[in-house]
Amino acid sequence: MIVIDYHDKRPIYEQIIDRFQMLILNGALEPDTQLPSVRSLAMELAINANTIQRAYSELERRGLIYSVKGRGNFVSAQKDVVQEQQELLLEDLRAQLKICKESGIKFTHVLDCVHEIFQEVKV
Amino acid sequence: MIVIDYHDKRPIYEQIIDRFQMLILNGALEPDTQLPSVRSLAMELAINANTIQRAYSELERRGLIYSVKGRGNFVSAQKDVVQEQQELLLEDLRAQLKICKESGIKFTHVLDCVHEIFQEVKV
DNA sequence: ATAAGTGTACTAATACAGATAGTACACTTT
DNA sequence: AAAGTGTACTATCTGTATTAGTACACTTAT
Repeated sequence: MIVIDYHDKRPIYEQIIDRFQMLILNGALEPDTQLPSVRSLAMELAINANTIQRAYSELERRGLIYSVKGRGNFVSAQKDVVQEQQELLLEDLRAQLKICKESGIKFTHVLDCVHEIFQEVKV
Repeated sequence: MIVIDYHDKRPIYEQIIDRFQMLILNGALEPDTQLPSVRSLAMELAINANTIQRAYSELERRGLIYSVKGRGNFVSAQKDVVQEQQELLLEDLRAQLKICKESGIKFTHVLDCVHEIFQEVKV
């Protein structure tokens, strides 16, 4: 479910955050699903438990999961939270689009990218 | 021409790189235009000359500028280099688009963003 | 020829963030 | 009672960003 890419320059805890967020936002992890425990996931990934703890804390701060002492971490029952996080992702997309535009990239080239990724066939 | 944003978490040299690259890619800085000297720009921005040097080195590595000992740094006379760097920016865009897609964001929402940034009116 | 301005290459030192390691405590489940 | 869970805390190591200072080679202008 979770894989660490050591060629990725981003910190490990950030990779874990992003991966779980993705699984929650697209519905792969349904509300109240239990996440792997801090210690077991740390063991599985061969990293320190504090790193997992840090990732889970951030996911909880975003309202994507909730934690119960002694029991574990679980996916939140949300809806507005999902929309809120998706809107943040769209903000990042807008930033990148601005960079492309200000770097003289043509509108059509950007549009081609969008269609390429979303595999929508232009008729 | 160059402004440092200390609220930006990215390193200073990276901000300088991106800013100059943008000016070169969109044609604001024409080929053979002389860039500010390492020392003068460092003085102007109140930062260390090595930081400017690092930024210029990276820009030269990308083929966007060339340097002449004792004279200064100048914008490259290129064309394929510009396309190459723009393609790298489009790669970043694709990555962000994938994140959006895999996070369950609808195609139409993404398309709205693109039109919003590029101000192309949908008829 | 000299001085000033330029790029370039080092080394040393500081500061901060990411990550590890270890410990301890409170809680829940079995 | 034992095992598994979250949580909090401190200490330490490492890499990177940045500053600071120095030195050298080159070009331009005087």
